[in-house]
Amino acid sequence: MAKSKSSPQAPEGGATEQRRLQMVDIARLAGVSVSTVSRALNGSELVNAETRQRVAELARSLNYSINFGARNLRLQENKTVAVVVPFDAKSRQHISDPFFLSIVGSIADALTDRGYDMLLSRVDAEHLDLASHWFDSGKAIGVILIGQWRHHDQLNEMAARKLPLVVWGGEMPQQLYCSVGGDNVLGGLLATRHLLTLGRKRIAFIGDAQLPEVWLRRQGYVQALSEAGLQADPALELAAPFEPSVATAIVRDFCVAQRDFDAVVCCSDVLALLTMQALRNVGRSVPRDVALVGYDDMPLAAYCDPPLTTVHQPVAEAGAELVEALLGQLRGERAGPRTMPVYLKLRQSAPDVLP
Amino acid sequence: MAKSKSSPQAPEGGATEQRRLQMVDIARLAGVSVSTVSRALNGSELVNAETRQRVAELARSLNYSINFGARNLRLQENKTVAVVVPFDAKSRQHISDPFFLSIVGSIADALTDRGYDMLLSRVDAEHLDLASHWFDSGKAIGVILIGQWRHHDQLNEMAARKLPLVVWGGEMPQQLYCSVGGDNVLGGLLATRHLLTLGRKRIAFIGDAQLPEVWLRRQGYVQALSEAGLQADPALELAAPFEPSVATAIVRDFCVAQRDFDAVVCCSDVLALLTMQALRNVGRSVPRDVALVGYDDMPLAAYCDPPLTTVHQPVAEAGAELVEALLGQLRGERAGPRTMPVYLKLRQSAPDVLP
DNA sequence: TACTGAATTGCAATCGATTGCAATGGCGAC
DNA sequence: GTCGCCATTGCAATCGATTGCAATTCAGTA
Repeated sequence: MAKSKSSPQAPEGGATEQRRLQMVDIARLAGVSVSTVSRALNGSELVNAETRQRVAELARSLNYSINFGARNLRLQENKTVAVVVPFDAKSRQHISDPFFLSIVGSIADALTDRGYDMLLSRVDAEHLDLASHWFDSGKAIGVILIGQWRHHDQLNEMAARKLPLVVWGGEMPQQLYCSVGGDNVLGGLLATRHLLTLGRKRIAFIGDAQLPEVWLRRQGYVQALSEAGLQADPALELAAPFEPSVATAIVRDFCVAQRDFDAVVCCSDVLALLTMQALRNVGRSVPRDVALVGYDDMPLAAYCDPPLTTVHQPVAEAGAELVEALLGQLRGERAGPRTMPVYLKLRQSAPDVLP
Repeated sequence: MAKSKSSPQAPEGGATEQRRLQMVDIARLAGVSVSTVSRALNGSELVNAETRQRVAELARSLNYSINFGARNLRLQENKTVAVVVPFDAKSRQHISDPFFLSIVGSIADALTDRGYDMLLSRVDAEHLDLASHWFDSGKAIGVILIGQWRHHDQLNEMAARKLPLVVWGGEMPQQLYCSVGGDNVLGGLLATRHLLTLGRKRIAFIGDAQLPEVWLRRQGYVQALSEAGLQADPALELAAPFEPSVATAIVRDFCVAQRDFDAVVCCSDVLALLTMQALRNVGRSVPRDVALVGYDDMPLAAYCDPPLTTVHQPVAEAGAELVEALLGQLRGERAGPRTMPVYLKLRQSAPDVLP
């Protein structure tokens, strides 16, 4: 304790340690009370217009900025939202899929636009419920979670505890929490239908169907197949995670062992790139031998060779949608899950007409 | 005002609005004073071991978690670091380069490991000095800025104002602030030397030399050329920004207009991908007609066709290094700029031996 | 001159924690 | 029996802001 408060406007010779300017300093310099400064800076009608002006100018000239910690404590108010990205603790891999990072960027934009701050952190994908910590400790007014991963149950529990929560992901049966996501069934459907119209019949599906989003995409896949009178062949389904360092070997082995397919639906653009490379390694050409559709439509999808036909996800809009859903919840609205449209972006890996 | 504080352990029939549990509640339930609860939860030796245990268990069973706002206010302490990503306000493009997003992820890891929180935000690349807001307002104890962009001067000013600041980027002459970055001169040197050993003599350089990092890489480029008795040809230098949406047309036009080169050094992997595509479009093959080296070594570099030879940047270590530099500064250490090693990752776009 | 009311301004309580210091109570020693 | 010491515990001030209410000033009016 007993820290010597050197007056900040007259920094002493020795220590240059600058105590941050506070209201009491402005008050002293302006010759008024702290109350008046507070009111002046908040534009209250209660203070004389001339005084208000003078205080405001003094504060600006001194580069004063308010202590938000104190303000929030007093006002019981907080404009911080926690954005939590799950990571795989077992493989000790951090999320590197550009899609998740893009979503984070999009949320950052949306929050900034609305005057909120964003607290970014990660959480073990097996313990999504730890994300509630940010709310419990008062550091954030709500939580946005990127992806459902394998723990739908934990998310339901969190929602039941009345944690303000929005999750990027698909809408599942028996879901208590608010999710926002692309239309995954439609995405799987569009991708698969397109490959079918190209005349392909043996269509592989790459992605971990334990994840809700992938599970939904697979439904679209199955539906498209059945529309064409076909059945899903388990031998053509590959459970590969999104993480490239883990998926690489899995995809490579699959392409070596399994050659009885002429098209692939991949559940991310990164998986699609991996698959293209694996196919090249076994001497199969895209799209001639194998037509290929990715998912997400990341910028890189346009710049690989051949450019990727892929399901476009509304990343730019996603941030705003997630944030609105959370703020709506905080206003007391009962926000149901939201599903956003997706469309197929045609490029060369599965072109409109085969060459 | 005058909000009726319903006691939280006995939620009333009507509103389920749960007031957050606070120390005074624990105190009442445990039959002790708030002071004792505070000390108990902080493991102070001053409270009876049995009391301490009882209070701790009560708090845990009630799922109490402390209000950090109040705690920080009292302790004058804050464990939040602002991470700021500049964006281009003119083109209204947000940062989408995977490299910057990876760095953010890496910093998030490093901060979490050390028990710090991360406030993520963006700032107009023309007004980097606005990033000081996070410190001035007390929301963060320091700022990590991703990239220097064109405003070395603003950064110097910020450092002069004693803002705790660390910047990812290159070390420039007359630099007052603390930077952490890869060895850009070495990177440019290694990339160019390698292309020279392949026998290439007309080596293009793609990247915006107004950016300090690119400027340094260009120095390495020039140095390697002069080692080989060559001079940089301005006609082979292309000032392309990192943002793919802007760079695409620039690179395409260059590859159409300029055919008198047999190798390229690109200042990011994304630029390298763009360049590969532009070269394909004009019928030139990589690496046969044009050997190509990228920069960053993002995961996607390994999965394109041909896989990218590129300068590996130490992303995983970068986060820890940036955070340590900032914390060091806060401890009062005079931290100079740090330069981290880079190396050339050989792949097929500029292989060890030409096929 | 005394009173009324409006316009300003300041005092002091408050937000939820931490902590120096005082108060309490039990115990052994003289 | 009294004193003093130690182990616990609680009181109250504090962090930097906000705001209800009281206090002050001053002009206008009776």
